[in-house]
Amino acid sequence: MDRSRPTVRQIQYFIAIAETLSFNQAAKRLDVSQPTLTTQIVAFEEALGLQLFERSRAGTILTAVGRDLLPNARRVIEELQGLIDQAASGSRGPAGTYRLGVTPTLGPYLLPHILPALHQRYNVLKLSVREGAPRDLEAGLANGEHDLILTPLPVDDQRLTVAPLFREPLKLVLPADHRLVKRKNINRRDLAGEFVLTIDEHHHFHQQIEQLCVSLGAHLRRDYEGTSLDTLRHMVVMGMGIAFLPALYIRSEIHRPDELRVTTLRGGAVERTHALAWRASSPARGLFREISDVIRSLVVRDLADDLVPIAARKSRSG
Amino acid sequence: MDRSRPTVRQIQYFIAIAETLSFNQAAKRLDVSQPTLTTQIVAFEEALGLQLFERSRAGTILTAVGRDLLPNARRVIEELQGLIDQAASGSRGPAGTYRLGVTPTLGPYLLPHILPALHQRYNVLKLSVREGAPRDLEAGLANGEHDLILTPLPVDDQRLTVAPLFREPLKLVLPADHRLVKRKNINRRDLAGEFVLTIDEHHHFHQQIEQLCVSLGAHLRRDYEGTSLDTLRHMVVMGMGIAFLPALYIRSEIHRPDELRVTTLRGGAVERTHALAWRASSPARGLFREISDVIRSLVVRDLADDLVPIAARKSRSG
DNA sequence: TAAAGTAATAGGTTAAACCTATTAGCGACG
DNA sequence: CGTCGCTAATAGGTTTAACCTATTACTTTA
Repeated sequence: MDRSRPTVRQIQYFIAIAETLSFNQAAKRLDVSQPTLTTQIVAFEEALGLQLFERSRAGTILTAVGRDLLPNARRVIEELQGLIDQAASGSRGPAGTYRLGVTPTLGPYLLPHILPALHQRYNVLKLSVREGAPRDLEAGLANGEHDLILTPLPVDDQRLTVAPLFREPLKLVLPADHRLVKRKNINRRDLAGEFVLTIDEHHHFHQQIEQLCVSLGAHLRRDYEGTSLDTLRHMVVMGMGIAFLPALYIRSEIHRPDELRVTTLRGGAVERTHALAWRASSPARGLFREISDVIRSLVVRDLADDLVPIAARKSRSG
Repeated sequence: MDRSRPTVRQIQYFIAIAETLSFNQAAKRLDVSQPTLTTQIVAFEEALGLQLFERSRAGTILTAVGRDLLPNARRVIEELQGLIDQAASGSRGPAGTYRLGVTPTLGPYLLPHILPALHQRYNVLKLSVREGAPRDLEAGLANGEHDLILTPLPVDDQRLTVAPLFREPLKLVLPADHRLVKRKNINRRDLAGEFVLTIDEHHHFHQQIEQLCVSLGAHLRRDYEGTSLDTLRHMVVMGMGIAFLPALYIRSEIHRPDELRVTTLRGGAVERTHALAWRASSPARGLFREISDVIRSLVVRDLADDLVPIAARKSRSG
């Protein structure tokens, strides 16, 4: 790249002199000495390879090319000022577009309860939300694809700070014609031999259900795996098995008691824990910690029926 | 103005690092050392008051604000590059918008013969034409309002370079019912006692006619002065007097022999001399001299019937 | 002709941009 | 578990260039 590039300073000097048509006046306005302007304009002219001003002992006027270049010079300074302004608004308080990664089994059902309040509290904060499997979220956080992720625990990477938010029960969902539908309470041992549906193995959710089935003595239906919680729900309705679905999903999407029976399994909680995680080195870590607190208090206020809050300040930094 | 303003260099460094996500690679691409980048980016970040990159020993990624600032930074460089490009195209060969001042009694009738050829020869040359009385043209040239003027002689200012172009006869124009219309030749003494019309006194043209009238023994009609050559023509048609009109005007605007009789006065040329003039200090003086030559050759080629060419290299520099 | 203005030049100072060499820390591999 | 190869940061010194004051050369105005 050219080393003799024009300087921002030179462009500003050019504009000031073009406006005052006087090296002396421009020097006063810019608070530099007149010889400085002379040498800088000479350097600028040499860098551009043309003459900007016609100087005489009597005064200074623009050349034709100088006149034509002036608007362009002004645009450069304008863009630079825009950069500075934007930076200034970004340096006081949270700003910037942070990339939030979420699990597809939680994000769509939690974020509608969270984002409005966040937007209200940090009104220059922008979040761009992307879905991804927890494993991908964690990798994406490490390599800068995400700035913040909303993920089920556990998170292993020691370079990440993890702030647990809440526990989410996984509720038992039965088809309307299931043999256990009439039972008031359903215990763990009642599910031995049942066929349990789940989504495909890329999701953390899958592993959890798999382990649950082992402990229940139930069968995981590997031949019919849903690609989303919605397809899973449809499969249950059609009688292909039973399923455990996250409480927030149920709150959001299941409204027809004649189709499905939703209940809680007795004898030991079936649940998953969600956390917010970010790079320990992130300059926005203070903001992210605040966001964790905001989410926790929103959970207590709005979602206590379905979720189990976790007290703040339990987060672990790697 | 802020002295700790960001530097063009810093912005380029910022962009290069953002694109390579590596101080080392960016350093190679920019052909500077890696420590230079480190210190410059630190300075840039301090100037903006925020953090652009998240650095670790493992690598570098953009922060959220850095990501948002990047397009803006690119725009600054883009505008600057535009400035340099425009300057480069302007520095080789004539370019820029030169402001040409012309007399209203010549410009509209000469320029249509001149401008197309000039445009063809110097295709990046742009002329913005303004009319003004010769006195104003001269002053406007001195103070930078014009870069070049097309004016009748004499021009006194010693700081100007004057290139005479051609002599333009002033032809005698009579109304169709004038007593001299039938005469084959009209001599100077035939006009004694005639009423001669002219335009208002701000024009150089006026003085010339005034002197002519004195030498002819004719009367200058001060009570009816036209504001343009066209009104003058109308006044002649209506029988208010006779007039001397520039040959180029007649060539352009007078086509009805039944209305007016146009002839040449015998016994001593009645004419005016036109010249191109510019500031002797103008950086475009070489171009202007070339333009003078172009106009002279066009006069010889296209307008020899009406104008008297003047050989080149007779110009006088003050 | 003097006074007040213009921009350019000379000479020296200061700030900053830059270099090389080194250090501190992370990740991968044997 | 140490080593090698990578990362960016730091240290110390050099060079560049931006800047100042003082002066000069010249023009316009009083």
